[in-house]
Order: sequence, then structure tokens, then C-alpha cells
Amino acid sequence: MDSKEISQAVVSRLPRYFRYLGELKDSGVERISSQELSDIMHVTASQIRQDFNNFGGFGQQGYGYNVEYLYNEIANILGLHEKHHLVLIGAGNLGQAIANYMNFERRGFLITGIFDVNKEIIGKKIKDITVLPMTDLEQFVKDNAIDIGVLTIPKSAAKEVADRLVACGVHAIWNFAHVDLDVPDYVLVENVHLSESLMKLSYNIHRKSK
Amino acid sequence: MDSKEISQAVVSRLPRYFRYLGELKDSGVERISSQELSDIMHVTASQIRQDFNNFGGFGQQGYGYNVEYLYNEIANILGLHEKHHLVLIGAGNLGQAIANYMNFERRGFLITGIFDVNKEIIGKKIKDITVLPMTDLEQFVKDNAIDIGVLTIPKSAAKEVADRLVACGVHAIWNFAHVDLDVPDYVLVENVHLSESLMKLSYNIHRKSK
DNA sequence: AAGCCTCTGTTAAATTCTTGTCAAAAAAAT
DNA sequence: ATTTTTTTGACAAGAATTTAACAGAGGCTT
Repeated sequence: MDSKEISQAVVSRLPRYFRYLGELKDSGVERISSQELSDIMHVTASQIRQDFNNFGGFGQQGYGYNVEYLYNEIANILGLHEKHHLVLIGAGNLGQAIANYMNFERRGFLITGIFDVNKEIIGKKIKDITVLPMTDLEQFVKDNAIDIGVLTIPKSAAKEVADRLVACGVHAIWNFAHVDLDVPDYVLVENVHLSESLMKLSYNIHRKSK
Repeated sequence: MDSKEISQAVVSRLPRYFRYLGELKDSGVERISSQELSDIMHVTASQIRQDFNNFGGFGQQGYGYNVEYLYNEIANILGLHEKHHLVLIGAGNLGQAIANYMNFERRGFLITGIFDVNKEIIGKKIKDITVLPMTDLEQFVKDNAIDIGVLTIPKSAAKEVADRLVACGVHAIWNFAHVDLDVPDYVLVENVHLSESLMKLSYNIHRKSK
């Protein structure tokens, strides 16, 4: 049916559209043209129209786009109307930061289980969720229909844990460890490599001062 | 002199090369060809050669690239041989996660000051650094030659704090708040938008299940 | 209700990015 | 010392992405 593949370049821009449309919606804006959105977001109007059109005609000539409708359509495209159950592996500062970040829940990303190897932390509660030992991982994943694993653990442990997650049926991993996970093709990995982000900033600082 | 601008697409790949070369170096590998690196990193050999050549001829025909030399060259290009002094604004979980992430220091990113509005946290120590009140920010930035500001605060506060940082001379911001900062052209902003990353993963999960 | 104006969706052009190819440089082998 | 092999750097070809342009659908005004 809809056979044409959407490029990741387009996909990467969708969350930002979604954010701006949410803000517009909340401030009571009903309609917006690609040109107005262009001015606000600092991308070309042409790109905006092209991006939206990848998914069908959401706008109307002479009128523009209905903000609320478009907002919901993009939410749909991004799969934000579906619920996801996540397990968080690694209850250190970063893991806790993510667990405490409420906004994810509003979008259907429910942190269902938290795991750690550290006996000091196991048994404690983070946001009403008791931290469990790693030995319980497989059973928990099966019992709770977990579909996303979040790795906030050191790189040394990441590959092994990823393998365990994949083995018990988790097909999507949000990876904060500084390694490239070697998983089967059908497993999706979204990396957040903080040090790489900082190095990019560093590069640009030094380029400028040349 | 070297007038050609390097694209951000290339820059984004450099940290990953750097990481792999570091691992190769640590495991005692002396030389590597673009083809070998291609096999390990899963990018084309052509792209590797093209990327490196943006910065000059680091390799030798018939031999390949000297791992240690190339590693150091890329470190230089990324500005990792220079020291940077950072202030961290927001000592919540995410701020603490970053403060505790030692590896940044090894690369010359020194967290020099930590600030927060919360009186419970002010005065406490995170990694030997006393958390200071926001009122001290400007003086501290000037006294400590701060060149990077790290924003691990809610979006509601981010724009105002960014303005304050810019006003007292900080020209680079590592932004974890979910807003696009509106700063002058000469200020560099590197965004880490976690929710956008998760939404991308969500998109790909749902695309697959269609 | 007619005509003007706005603004999309679409196609085309321009640009940027990636990949393939190959001569030539240098190493390794004979 | 000569030949063979390896492998880069450069360039060309091919893809993908972005931007521009515009016909025409539909709103808005008089």
C-alpha cells in the first residue's frame, strides 16, 4: 500500500514539529500556514510542506493547517497514541533522571521495571517502582509485555545486557552506553551518545576560534 | 587558507571514529586500512577515506592509517587537546549524572561550577564541587574563565538562564532542556533532546509493525 | 457571486552527501 | 631489483535531500 519509505532525516524532524504544534495548540492557535511555522521554527516553508506531505495531505489550500488536527496526526505517526512498557537497566543518576522524567509517561512510555546490579540500590523505590536484581530480568520482561529496554549502564555491561533483552523478546533498545550494540536486524536501537554530542560542540568551538 | 567548510554530517561522524580508534589503540593495533575499519564500523571504506581527507592526508598508500597518529589528529580536530571549563546549571538527577560522568574530564571538559535554585541542594557537594546559588552565576563565570554552560534544568527556566550565560560571555551551551534557545549567532548550542530521541524510536517501532 | 488573494501539494532544479572507480604511491614478496 | 599486492587520495557518478517555483484549490472580500 503505502510503499515509499520515509527517510530518517524526515523522521528526525517530526518530534520537533510535534513540540511546536503542541505549544501552538496550548496557546490557542487554531490554524497555521507553512510560512508562519517556517518563521517560528527557522526551517524553510518548502521543507515543512514536503515533510508533512510524506504522510498525506494534512493542509488545505488557502487555509493552511489545522493545528490540533496536525498535532494529532503527527502523534499518530510517531506512535504516541500507543502504550509502551519499558524496563530501565541501571538505576544510577542517569537512570534515575530518566525514571523521574514524568513527561515520558504522558506520551505513553511507562517505566514498568527498574533493574540494577548494586545491592545497595536493589529493593529501594524510585518513583514507586522497586528496583529489582538483574536475575529477575527475563521473567519480568515476559510477565509485563515489555517492549523497550533502556540501557543506562556502563559500556562494559551494555552488550551482555542487550543480548539478554533481545533473547527474551525485547525488540527496541534505547541505549545510553557508549558502545554500538551488535544486535539482530529486527532489533531497533536508538543511541544517545552524550560524549559524542559534547565533542561536536567542542569541534565547533575550535573551528570558530580558528 | 583552508577555506572549505566541513559539513556537520562529517563532524557528527568524527566522535565515532575517535571512539573506535581509541579502542584499537588500546588493544595494541598499530595500523588499519579503511577497508578493515569499514568492516568493524559498518560504514563504507569510501566514506572513511573521504571523511579523513577533509582534514588532510592522514594515510599512506599500501600501508593504511597509523592508528595512534590518526587518533591524535582527530582528537586535535575535535579540540580535545584543549581544556574547557563548564558550569552546570541544574543539580537534579540529570545534572548529577553528568557531573559524575568522569570520562568527560579525561577529554578536557572540567566541570568547574554547579548551580541550582533549590535551597535544599545549595551548599551540598557533588564530586567535591559545592553547589552554588544562581545569584553567584555571573561572578563565577567571569572569575573562572567558563566557556561552556550546561543546562540541565526545566524548559521553563532554560531561556532565561541561557540569556544570563550569554550576557556574561559564555558562547557555547550544551542544552538538555526541551526548548530551542534563542541566542545570538555567535553562540553555539548543542541540543540533547531526549524525548525526541525516544519518539524516533517509537516511530520506528510502529512503522515496523505496520 | 465574482474576483482576488492565500496557501497547499507537486514537480522541477539545485545542492549536498554518499558510493564507486581507478591511477599512482608505497609496501611486500619474489 | 623487479614484480605483485595493497591501499590511499581524487574524481566522477549516483542518491538523497533541500529549496524553489507554480498551477490550481479554496478561502475571503466586496
